[in-house]
Amino acid sequence: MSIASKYDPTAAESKWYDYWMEHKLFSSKVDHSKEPYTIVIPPPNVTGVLHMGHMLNNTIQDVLIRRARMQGKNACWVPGTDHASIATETKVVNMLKDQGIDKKSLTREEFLSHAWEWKEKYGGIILEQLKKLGASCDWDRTAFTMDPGLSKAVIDVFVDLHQKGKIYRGIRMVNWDPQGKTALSDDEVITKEIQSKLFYINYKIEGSEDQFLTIATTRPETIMADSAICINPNDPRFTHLKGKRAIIPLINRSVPIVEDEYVDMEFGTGCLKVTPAHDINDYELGIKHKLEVIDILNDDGTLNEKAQILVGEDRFVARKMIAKRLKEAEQLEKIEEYKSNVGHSERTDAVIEPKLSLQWFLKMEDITKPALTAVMDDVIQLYPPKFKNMYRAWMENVRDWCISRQLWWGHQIPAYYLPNGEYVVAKSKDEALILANEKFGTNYSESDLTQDEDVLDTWFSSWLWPISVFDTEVFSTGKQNEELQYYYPTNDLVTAPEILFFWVARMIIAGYEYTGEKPFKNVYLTGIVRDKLGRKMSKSLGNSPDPLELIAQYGADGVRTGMLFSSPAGNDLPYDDKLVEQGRNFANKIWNAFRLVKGWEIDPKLDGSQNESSIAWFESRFNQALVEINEHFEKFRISDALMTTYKLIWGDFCSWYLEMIKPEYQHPIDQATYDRTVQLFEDILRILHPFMPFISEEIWHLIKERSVEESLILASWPEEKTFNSQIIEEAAQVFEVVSQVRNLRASKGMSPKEALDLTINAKNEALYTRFESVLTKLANLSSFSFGKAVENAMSFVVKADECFIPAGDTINVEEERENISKELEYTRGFLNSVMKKLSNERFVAGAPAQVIEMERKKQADAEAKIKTLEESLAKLG
RNA sequence: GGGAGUUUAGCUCAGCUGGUUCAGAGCAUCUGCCUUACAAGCAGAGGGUCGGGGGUUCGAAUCCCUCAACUCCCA
Repeated sequence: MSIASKYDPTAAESKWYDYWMEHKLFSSKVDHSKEPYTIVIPPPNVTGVLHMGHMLNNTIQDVLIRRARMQGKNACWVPGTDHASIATETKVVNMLKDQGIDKKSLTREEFLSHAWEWKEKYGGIILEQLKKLGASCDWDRTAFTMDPGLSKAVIDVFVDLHQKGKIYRGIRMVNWDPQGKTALSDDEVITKEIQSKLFYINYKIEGSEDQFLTIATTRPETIMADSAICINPNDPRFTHLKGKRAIIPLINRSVPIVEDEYVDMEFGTGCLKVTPAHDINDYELGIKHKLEVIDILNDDGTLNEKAQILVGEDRFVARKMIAKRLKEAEQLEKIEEYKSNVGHSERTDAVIEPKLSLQWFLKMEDITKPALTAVMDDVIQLYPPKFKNMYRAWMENVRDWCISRQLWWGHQIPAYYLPNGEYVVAKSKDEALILANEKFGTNYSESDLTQDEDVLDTWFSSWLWPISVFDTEVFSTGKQNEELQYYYPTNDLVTAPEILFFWVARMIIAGYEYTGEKPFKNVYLTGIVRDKLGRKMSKSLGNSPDPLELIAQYGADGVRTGMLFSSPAGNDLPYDDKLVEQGRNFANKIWNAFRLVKGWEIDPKLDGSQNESSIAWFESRFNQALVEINEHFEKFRISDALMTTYKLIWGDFCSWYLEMIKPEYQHPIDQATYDRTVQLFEDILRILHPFMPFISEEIWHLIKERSVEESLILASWPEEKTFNSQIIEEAAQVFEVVSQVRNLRASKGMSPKEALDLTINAKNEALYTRFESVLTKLANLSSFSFGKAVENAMSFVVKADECFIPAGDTINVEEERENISKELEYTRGFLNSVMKKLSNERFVAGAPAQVIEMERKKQADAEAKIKTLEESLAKLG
């Protein structure tokens, strides 16, 4: 059989993914004889496309789930998508706009039918993409946050929390997106530094003709909404203004001058205009000083009648015009360039307008308490733990959650308004009608009820995700079904730190509220994938590679490992094509190791005893590495687990082990060595599988024909066996001799093909004897012997063993002497520092016995080495 | 303005409660090799006052103080 020297992932990847799917190997069913291991996917936006962040995130989840599956657990990875109300609605609105349809011209039902159509068309794309990555989700469980069951759960929860008195309606200053015409949570607002202008405006002091005060503002168009001027009571410049009133320019309305230490005396002129309707800080000042609230803006950002002037103009147009009019009225002192931080809508990029509006809120104060405790007490572990502090800070200062959104796509709020101005909250219109008539003793009919137009915040459905994917009834019945009892709490959650608060924290809250249990044990927070310049990868910057193209080019295995090479938990991943290239090369390396082994002919008559120590060494090395790998996994150090695996395979297995046992070209190998090598290869494939599922499964089946049940995906994770660390150390010493011989050749410009004689003055000859055949082969020796000294030879020292290679005529005595002298000098210096420590009484008294013992050993080793070196030097004459 | 974090080789990062193999890994770089598993490779080599300064200690990359730079979160 001839096998290509370059591994081609394309065919193997689709073949094995189909195979796993066809035989339902990702499927998980309740099975009480097995320990469940559960991950729920952070549901990507239903109409989203795969980006690099998803790739990293889902690779980690797949690694965890595949390893758990191999450990014999009932591994269940639940996939699904999020309806993502704002993002999806924006996309649908834009799509309709492209078709010449204005959302405003549609009824809610018409719009929603367009939205569903869109969802059906594009909704599955991202999940299909995940399959290309190798994600071993139980696809039969695919859920969507607007599935009937999950939607019912959302409504049940709203009604329940309302009944518990935790949901209320209130006027609040919200972040208003005048373009999307919706309120946004603080987290959906992106602050950008904007070059803007600071306008210095003169306000007349009431009752005087020539006295002015000057305020500095970036928003002159809001002066018509001013309800006061505020000064700092400690500001000596303005004592004369206390108790007076000022006149708003252009509209000539009089407002009080109030005092508050909130005013920064350093900023602007030290006078602040107070506009409670259009600034959050001013709003709070307004409450404190009982000021009038004058809202001069319409929902779309244009000025209304209360502005008195420029009615109907857009806020930004109005800004320019006001400035112009102020100038004409000679009340504009000056304009300065100014950099300010302005909130923008994450979705529409419109400048956020602080706006007072009637919204639905969830009281957070009590409901968050168990969620805070759980993380603080490590009932739920965050990886890396540094996020605990952030979590606490947020949970302790949490504000009530504004859960209403002025959108259509999502779960419509189950509140029904009545003709008498009251409202009721109920799971359906029928129930609402009964409730209303009971409550108010009325006799309304269905047509009298109007449901709230708004929908719920997307997170108000996804906070139920770890529960609702298993059980949609528990929210109303309080009784957990079998699935929920078995799979919940889930084990690990893998997500981005940016949604720690609006998703992770809220899932914990909902978990305790509705199951009395945590939703997951561990939260692994990935980093943000950035480009080489450190910028976040984003569509708008166009700096993100297309994940599917990457997979096509480097293979899913290559991309998976590439992403994991450099992404410890919580650290950003500076993406570079070099990484996936390294991943691809790794796959190719493994492929070629397989080609080598597969190509060997077996001669049953051959004796393989010379390979026994090599096999014993690698077995020990493997188990040593396995312990490390398991430890890394337990601590969620996925990159480290991969790196240990990588080095074990590339370095120990390929560079050393295979070279050690490799028969000469076109010579056969003995049966015993071959069999053990194949077994070792299989062990390697097992630990490789979570990282590189495709190539490992491919080779697994090429090694020999296997049934479905014998597939690698279902194979067992290797058991940790005790290992012999002595043989590992001894081999390391032999390897060091090999390296030194190679180094000597290289530095003397000799060909690697030139065989050399080696004599070692060894303290422990058995060590070398054990690996003699290896030493001879890898260092390319023509002879190997033990002996005290060799005349006219080049030498080097490994540990305290001196090694000699006769140099014939080529020896350069001067050079040799210099080399040895250098090493001697260094070793003497080293010994000196050790002696210094040991002769320090306080060190000997203070340090633990173990440390002192170690220093003594260093001393002995150094002394032996110095002796050897001195002898060699003497021999050179 | 408040809070958190980071700073170790050219790059990305390990270094747990101060003391072995403590200055490491991978990548990149340099040198020599197309040695029939692999040039997507092999062999070898170089490279860091552990951000600056001060302190605690017999001993500090590790603990404390201070300064600096960067990042993030909240306002």
